[in-house]
Amino acid sequence: MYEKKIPKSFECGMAVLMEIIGGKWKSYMVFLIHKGVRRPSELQRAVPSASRRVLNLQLRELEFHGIVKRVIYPEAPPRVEYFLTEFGTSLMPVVTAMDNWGTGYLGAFKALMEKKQAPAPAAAMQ
Amino acid sequence: MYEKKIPKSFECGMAVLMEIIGGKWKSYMVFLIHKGVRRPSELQRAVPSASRRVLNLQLRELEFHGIVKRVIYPEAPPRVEYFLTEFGTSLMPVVTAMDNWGTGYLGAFKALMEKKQAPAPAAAMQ
DNA sequence: TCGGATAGGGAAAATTTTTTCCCTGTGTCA
DNA sequence: TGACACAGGGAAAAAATTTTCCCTATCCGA
Repeated sequence: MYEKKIPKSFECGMAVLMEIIGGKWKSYMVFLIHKGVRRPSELQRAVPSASRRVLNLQLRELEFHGIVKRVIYPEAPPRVEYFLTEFGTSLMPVVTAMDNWGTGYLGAFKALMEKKQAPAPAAAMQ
Repeated sequence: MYEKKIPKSFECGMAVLMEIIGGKWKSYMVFLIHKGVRRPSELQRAVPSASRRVLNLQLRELEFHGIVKRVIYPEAPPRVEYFLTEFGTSLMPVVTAMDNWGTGYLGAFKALMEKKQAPAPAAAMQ
């Protein structure tokens, strides 16, 4: 993948979880696969802002950790599907809790971001 | 902080949560502060592998998002303490769920990591 | 036969995050 | 007075992650 120069320490579970679903699009893909989006091309269309390359890389990492299973159908135009493993499914409550919390904060968060973007609104108007 | 060139999209709650506690040490600091480790120097001693600089930066971001409150005591040698806000406390169940899941996987995870480190054990022995 | 869909890898560039190094101050203890 | 504790910032380097670009191969339909 890439040889790390700074060794990571995995003393707390957080660090482990982050290693597994901390990638930019990983948790979203776990979501999508759970929802039934299985084929690589479908996933790519579902996350158009992600580069095709990284989706592949991160799917492979999820597979490496046993979160998803990659099934190759020996068909004419090659077909591949990803499925959550039982282990991967055990992640769903966690991922769902994370998403719910984030969604709850979403409104305030966006307001905060806009305030950050426009730091001096007083003089800007009229 | 740093001007991003690639705009982030926060359509799903996951992305929001990641923005807030996705930093390398952020979730751990939320933990520690919740446990009662309050002062910057204490936090730095608790996470010696993190650079002092990043801990400060990430604490400020947590403060910016309203997760922690920074209290400065106007004392002789300056003293600062961080506290979880009520909002920050609402993160605890999520962070705890994340940590628990990761801890449950820890054993298998370490085994996997070691296997990755030593890819060809057969020829190496004797 | 050409174009597009399928699936994917390699290399290098760009971007983002984290670290390292050096700097400011005040106060306490020896 | 010198060393160390406290708290922290700026700049640049290093590290890590993600994107971009180009490549292979097969099959289907026009």
